Amino acid sequence: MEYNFRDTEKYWQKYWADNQTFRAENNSEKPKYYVLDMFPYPSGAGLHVGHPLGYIASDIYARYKRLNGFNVLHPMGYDSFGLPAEQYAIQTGQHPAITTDANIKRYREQLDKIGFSFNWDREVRTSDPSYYKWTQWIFIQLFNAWYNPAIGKAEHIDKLIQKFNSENTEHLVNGKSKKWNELNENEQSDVLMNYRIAYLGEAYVNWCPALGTVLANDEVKDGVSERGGYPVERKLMKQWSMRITAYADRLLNDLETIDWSDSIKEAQRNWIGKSEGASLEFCIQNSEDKIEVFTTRPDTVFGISFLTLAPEHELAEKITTQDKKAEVDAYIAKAKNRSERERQAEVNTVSGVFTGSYAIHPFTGAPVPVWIGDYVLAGYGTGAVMAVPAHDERDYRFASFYQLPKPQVITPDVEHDFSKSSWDEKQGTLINSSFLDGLTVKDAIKKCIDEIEKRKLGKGKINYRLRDAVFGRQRYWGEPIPVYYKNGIANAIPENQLPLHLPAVDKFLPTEEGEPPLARSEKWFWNETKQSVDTSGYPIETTTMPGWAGSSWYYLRYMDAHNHNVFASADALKYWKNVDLYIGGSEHATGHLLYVRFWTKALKDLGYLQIDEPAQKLINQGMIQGRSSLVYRIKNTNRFVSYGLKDQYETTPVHVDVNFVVNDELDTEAFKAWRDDFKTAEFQLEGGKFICGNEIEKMSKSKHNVVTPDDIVEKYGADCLRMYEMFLGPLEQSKPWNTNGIAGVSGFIRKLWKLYHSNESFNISEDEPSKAEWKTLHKTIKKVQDDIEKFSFNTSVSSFMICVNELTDLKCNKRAILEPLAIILSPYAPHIAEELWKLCGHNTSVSKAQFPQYNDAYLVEEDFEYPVSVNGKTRFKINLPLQISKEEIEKRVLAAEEMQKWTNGSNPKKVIVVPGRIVNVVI
RNA sequence: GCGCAUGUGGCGUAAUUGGUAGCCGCACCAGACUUAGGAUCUGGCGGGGAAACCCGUGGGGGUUCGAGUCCCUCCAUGCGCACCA
Repeated sequence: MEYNFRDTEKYWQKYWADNQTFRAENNSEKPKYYVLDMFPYPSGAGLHVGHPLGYIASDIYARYKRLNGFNVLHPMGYDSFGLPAEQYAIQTGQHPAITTDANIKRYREQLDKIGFSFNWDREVRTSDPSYYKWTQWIFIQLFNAWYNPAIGKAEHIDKLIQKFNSENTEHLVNGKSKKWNELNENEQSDVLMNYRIAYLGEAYVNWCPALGTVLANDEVKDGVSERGGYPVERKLMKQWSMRITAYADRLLNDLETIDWSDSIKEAQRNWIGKSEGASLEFCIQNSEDKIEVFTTRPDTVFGISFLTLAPEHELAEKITTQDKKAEVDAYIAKAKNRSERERQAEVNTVSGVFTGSYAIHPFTGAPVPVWIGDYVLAGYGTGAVMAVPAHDERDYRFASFYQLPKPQVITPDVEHDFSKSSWDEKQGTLINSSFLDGLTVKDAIKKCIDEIEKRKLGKGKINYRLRDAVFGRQRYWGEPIPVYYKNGIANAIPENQLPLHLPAVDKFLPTEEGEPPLARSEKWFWNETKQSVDTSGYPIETTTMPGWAGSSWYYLRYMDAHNHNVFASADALKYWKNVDLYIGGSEHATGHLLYVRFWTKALKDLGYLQIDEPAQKLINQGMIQGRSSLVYRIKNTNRFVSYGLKDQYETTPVHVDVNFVVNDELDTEAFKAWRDDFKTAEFQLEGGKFICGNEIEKMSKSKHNVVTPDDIVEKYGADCLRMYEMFLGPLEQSKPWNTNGIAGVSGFIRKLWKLYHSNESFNISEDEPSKAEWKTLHKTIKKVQDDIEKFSFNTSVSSFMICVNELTDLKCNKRAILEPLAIILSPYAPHIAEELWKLCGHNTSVSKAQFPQYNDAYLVEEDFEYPVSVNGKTRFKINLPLQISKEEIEKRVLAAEEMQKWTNGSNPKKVIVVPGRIVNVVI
């Protein structure tokens, strides 16, 4: 009886769904375990074999944990707001909700075929109003919160207002200092915006004209948008933002408490970019203004040659002298107009202009020329630097170009030619530096900060590269920001009126005035009397939230997905705590994974959570690349030559659909039928075959190398797909997909089935297994258990193969062996495991069984075949009992016949005996 | 430029964590059964050599009785950051 995977898999998938086999309970005596996958954006292209890789791994782990008595939360959902559905809507007029639903349906079908043990009753969709209601609610909590540095956490904004009221604090409003109770309502609101965690602020943002929206820093790669690859410009805009910078230090420090890969942690540290130094103020000659600079090298303060301001610096135009005005204006205008990409491309070209003004050196009183240069970034530090050309490469380049002096203040311990380059190392001895002379760099930094603080010229300071995250998008398909403007003051929509539904619009495009699509709705005003959206009243915010809003807290919603009163009940939050195992791609290193940590911390500060981190352990699965097949066409003909012959002709490679190729051999008939222009194709074979070339590249439609899980499941079954995906290699490694190898796993499944069958029917024996059979089973249990716990899924697949090979050789059909085998296999190949379990006579799911305990007693050996090395090289083997002493082993090895050839009768210098391992004889 | 990974047969990989390098598969070769084989089974399969043996984990060096594994150095590939003062 051949194994019929099609019917069997269908049967068990239905059984699991009907019986809610994998339902997780919020009230359970069992210990909890939370296994989460990064939920997908449901794109129109559907899943290819790369997508389920992480889901299969997490599913194996979830099933394994269930077998070990855990109450496992293993949910799935959809990150269903996003740009592609909206771009499609713009082109077709189709509402994004419709395309999104269709895509989700397709995803669900594809996922269901693979046999995942997801808790589908907890599914979430970020675009569902019952979900985004709570995304909006969280936004309001963050809007009503500020970060109190005194207690190192966020608290309600009322506490800050109280403080302002009681202390009647001074605030800088429109350049003037005023007392809190002298401020009008608008001014107070403006002041509070400087503190709120979700705030409306003016900042330089990444504006993408092609997408018609702003982008967060992590959505911009190499000066172009990550989605679509459109150019991005810098633009000063008033935008909703998230004060993630307030959490910079905690985001950095808490990395040490979580079990994430070094590369992700390193990427986050990099992105946060903490640097310690000092701020220093410079007075300007003939001006009341002061320039504040940030430096990590206060020790080089006596080496200052000039100051440089970013072109966007607020004083850049102000301090420019009359005679320089034209030149400076032109320079600033040019610098501002350059796109992000141009700016990055020109990193090594120096450009700048002198303002004509001089600052005063805070220690020496000497005049210091003030320049403007675009090598100084407006967004970092204060947008102004003290230039020390002798000890900073960038200043050195600038000084060389404009022939400015480069005073040296450090003598390096090694030879260094200052006429060729700067000495940037934090190493050497200070010279020409007044009170710092003779100190090492390290000591001088400390001493100088002390001195700066003592003289009140500035203070020690820590700066971060991390920017606040822009939170508004000028797009339709996202969560509406629940804010309306009453006389220009931002007010949150009352929480009990949420969700604020996305309004209907006629087109998904900006208005003629350039307002976001939401402004097209005539019914987009807040009526305070009616407490609802209306055609008149106070205007509602028209930008929507970015893609990362919904994904920054979805792991919490799964805990209590249908709660109408809170985002998740306190009980559910208390029981599930945080994610124990989180699996997803490393492309979210600095985006999602920072935001979700940030929101977790903020919600904790505000008293809603007990946890500091969303996920204790994180694994990044590798990318599965495509393996493209290529055929070679002789130039200007319709004649194709086999791979081995291509160098004899002038050919152009053509991508061919990988579905026409088996073991690199092309099905020429299928190829001819593929496209009209290949109908008349001729082939030059080698050895009677037409062989294709191949290339490893990204899996994509245009390369015709996409393999879908559906096709594999159809042909080989879900269990086979699951095992083969794991068999490909270590989970975290990127590797190419090659359907060829699947025959091995497919054969394994057939062989497994045969173990339980003889004479065409199910047949297992109740006899006591032999020693060898017990050994095979227990060695496999041990190995598979170790492997799963190390997330080394590829190696357990190979242990299963070894196990089945050995049991086949032993002709084993004993129940005592085959039943436990079905259990340990069930996380990997759940369908066939269920079927075999049922055939063994059980009427409950194998997922309710217990993972068998391995017994070392079965693994004990009496003898061991010792490899004997001579001078470190293995020369022969000798079988010895394991319980004999080291001395006895040495004696018997030296007496062995094969040994004489190497010792030549003389005594060896040394003999190393590692019992149970190896013997090494040194001659 | 800085940081993080990775480098083992024709290919995907494995190696008890310092102890027999190449497990398990794919591909390939030979054989059996068969009208047939993209089915199944048996055997072979790192390179050189009749063999004895020699060489071999990106290159070079080191530590060690013993190194794919540890240390130093260089090279290559991939990813991330990048004028961050």
